[in-house]
Amino acid sequence: MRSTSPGREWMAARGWQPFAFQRDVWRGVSEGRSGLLHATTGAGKTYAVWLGMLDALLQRHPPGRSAEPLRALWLTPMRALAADTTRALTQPLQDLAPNWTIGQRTGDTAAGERAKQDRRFPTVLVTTPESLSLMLTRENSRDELGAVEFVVVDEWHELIGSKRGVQAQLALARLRRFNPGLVTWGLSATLGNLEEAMKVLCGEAAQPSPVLVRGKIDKQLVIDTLIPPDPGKYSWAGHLGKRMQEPVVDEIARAEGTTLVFTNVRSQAEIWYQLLLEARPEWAGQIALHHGSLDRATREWVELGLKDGTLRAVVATSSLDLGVDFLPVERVLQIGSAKGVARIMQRAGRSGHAPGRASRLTLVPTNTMEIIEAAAARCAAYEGRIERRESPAKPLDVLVQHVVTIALGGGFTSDELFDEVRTAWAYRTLTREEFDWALTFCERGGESLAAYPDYHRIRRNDEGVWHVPDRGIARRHRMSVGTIVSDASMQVKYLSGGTLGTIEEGFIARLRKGDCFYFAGKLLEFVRVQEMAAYVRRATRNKGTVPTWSGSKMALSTELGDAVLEMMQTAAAGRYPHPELQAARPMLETQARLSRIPTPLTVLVESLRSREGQHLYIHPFAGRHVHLGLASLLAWRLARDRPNTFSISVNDYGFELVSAEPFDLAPVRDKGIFATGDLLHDVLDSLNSSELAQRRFREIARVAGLVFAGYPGQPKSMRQLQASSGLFYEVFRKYDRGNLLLSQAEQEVLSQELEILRLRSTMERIRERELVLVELRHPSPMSLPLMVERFREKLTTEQLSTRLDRILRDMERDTR
DNA sequence: GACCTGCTGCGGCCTG
Repeated sequence: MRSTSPGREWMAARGWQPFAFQRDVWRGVSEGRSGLLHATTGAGKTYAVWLGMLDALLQRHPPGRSAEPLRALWLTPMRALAADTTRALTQPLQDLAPNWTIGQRTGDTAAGERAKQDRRFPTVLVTTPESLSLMLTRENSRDELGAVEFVVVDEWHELIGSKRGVQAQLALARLRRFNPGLVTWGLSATLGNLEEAMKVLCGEAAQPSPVLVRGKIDKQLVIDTLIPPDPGKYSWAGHLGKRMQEPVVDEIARAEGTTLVFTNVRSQAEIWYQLLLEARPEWAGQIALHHGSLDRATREWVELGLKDGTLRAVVATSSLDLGVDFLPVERVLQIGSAKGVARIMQRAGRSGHAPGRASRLTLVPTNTMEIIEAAAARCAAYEGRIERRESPAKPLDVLVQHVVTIALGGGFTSDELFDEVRTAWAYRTLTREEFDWALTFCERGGESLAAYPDYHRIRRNDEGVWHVPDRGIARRHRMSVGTIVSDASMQVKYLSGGTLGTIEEGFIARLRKGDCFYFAGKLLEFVRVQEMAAYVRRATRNKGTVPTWSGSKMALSTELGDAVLEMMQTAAAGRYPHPELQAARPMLETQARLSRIPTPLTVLVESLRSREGQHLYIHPFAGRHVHLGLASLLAWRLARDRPNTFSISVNDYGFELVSAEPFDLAPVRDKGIFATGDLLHDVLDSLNSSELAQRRFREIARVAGLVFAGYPGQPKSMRQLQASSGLFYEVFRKYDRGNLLLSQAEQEVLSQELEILRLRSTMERIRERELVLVELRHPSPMSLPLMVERFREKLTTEQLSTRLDRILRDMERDTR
């Protein structure tokens, strides 16, 4: 018989003392319990789970001569991590179980290796959620995956909040059906709701009950702020932070090792890369750029440079948030608001990646409010006020995809699959009606698509087993597995050959021949578009624009917003205990003089008359999504009482309403306008909610398999994809009102784009607090940025007649 | 007291 703990001996042989959390994990695993391991850093986490698993597996299946089936899966959210992980896991496996094999399977896996795996899977497989789903589409998936006893999900905090995480939940439910004794472990960074994250991963009904292990590694965290040289004159608005060019350059020059410079968006990364080069041309070749639109080869080159420590600085977006642990990173700078406490800690963790070294993050504010926010962010991070991440609630598009996946992967009977799906956390409240709807939708495309065979994806045979009868459908399904939907973009290529990366079609469409733009850190001249690629050459001129990519809009988190308000309170009380507050003091004092400083106990409402008309400013500090919803709602309610047209402007701290006509402030003063009754109805009416929902629906149509994005190498253009998803949206609205994918689109708009729950609680807070109404004579420091960033967005209450006109026109068009 | 925003991630065929 083998010793009880080869894993521990393996560690001991290397002189490694196990951490307390590693022992906790091993105990849990040996008892056959699932769990979640939360720890801040590196290899300790990986080995804790891996050695425990190996011990348990070797107990059950002592190494012998014969090959083992696939016993363990290791899921990572990134291909690059899969490669690193495989490397890390290999050594212990070879030492402890020489006849076991380990492999990696992602989209990168070479054809030869893939074919080999198809004949026989290795004992341990490192893969992604998407590749796991693909494995579930294989006819004999039960044979191939039925012997899996362990699953580890790395970086679970990255997946839990997204449909990718839901897809992983469904796949895990499937594996548990194959093997009820499956043991699942998650590895997670800091999260505000770890207990819940564990339940989402392990399933609510997990037996024996899962264990949450908190790895306590004393990692010192240092957060400080780069304060502008003349803070009293620092700009009140703006997000680029160009004025911090010299201070940032000085910081980089002073640092011993590599500095990571994080920006929030890709265009800003391009701009900052240029700013650094402009200040220090001699740094060419020593600094680099990294973001999600750059060519993969370029990115890999940069990552290599980071590992080797050969680069002085890298300007990056969240593309470097995850992934490889870059030892030589000395300093991390964050330009502009980090938006959330968890993000701050994540980014700080990129530095000092060695035992005993502190993680240090330096915040670089781009306007005066962000100086205050920096102090608030530090306090919140030190107090561990971390944001929660919630699993999406029963997204039916993901379910529809999964139903087809399982129909392909050996088939299912409805009762069984219903029970199985309900064990996944996201679908724990799924009703039989909803499930049956999804089934029918897969069977014949719902009410409206019955005439189109392409949407008759599954069929029930005489034994009641659902399967996919058509090979073409099967192929297209396998090609569209996954929940990541990206906008169509074009490759950027040199005329002479060589790919630089991708830019969205929209930006390219605005360029004319000869226009110059910065991309991938180079100044390029646009030549022509040909076969879905934009051709460029190096520009000879020296001025260009910077492409902007359209992405989703990050909002300030509740935790960080509250922390900023508390910081304002301190200032309102005349105390300036932080260097940041000192720096912002002139602005705060001006705010106090012209208006009032907002606090957690009050709601500051400012009104101003100008040539433009009447302005109303409210500062709830609830993030831009909530502010947009609230502003639209208020405009709508004000205009309902008296027809009026408002312009709206929002940022993360507050919002502005402007109208040419004066309006009655009484409903604001008496807070009647913040009533939460009928909130849902009013919000939907106040926004162009159907357009928002239609945009959402594009993603849903792709995930649910209604829209096929084209074969690899010949993608369809954005316009084609938009047109087809728009068509489905219209068809469903007209002929299939009960289509649950439509309501899902509306729900997603409400929960994700408007953060309806947060909106409601913000309104309740406003009603509870003392409302301070100030008549401004000049724009205050807090209102000015809103005035500056004014959206063009307008909300009109139409006269009844025009509305009638439009309804009649629509009716005509629809009946044509 | 003028003032540039908009992230990340995966996967895949046809062919004899």
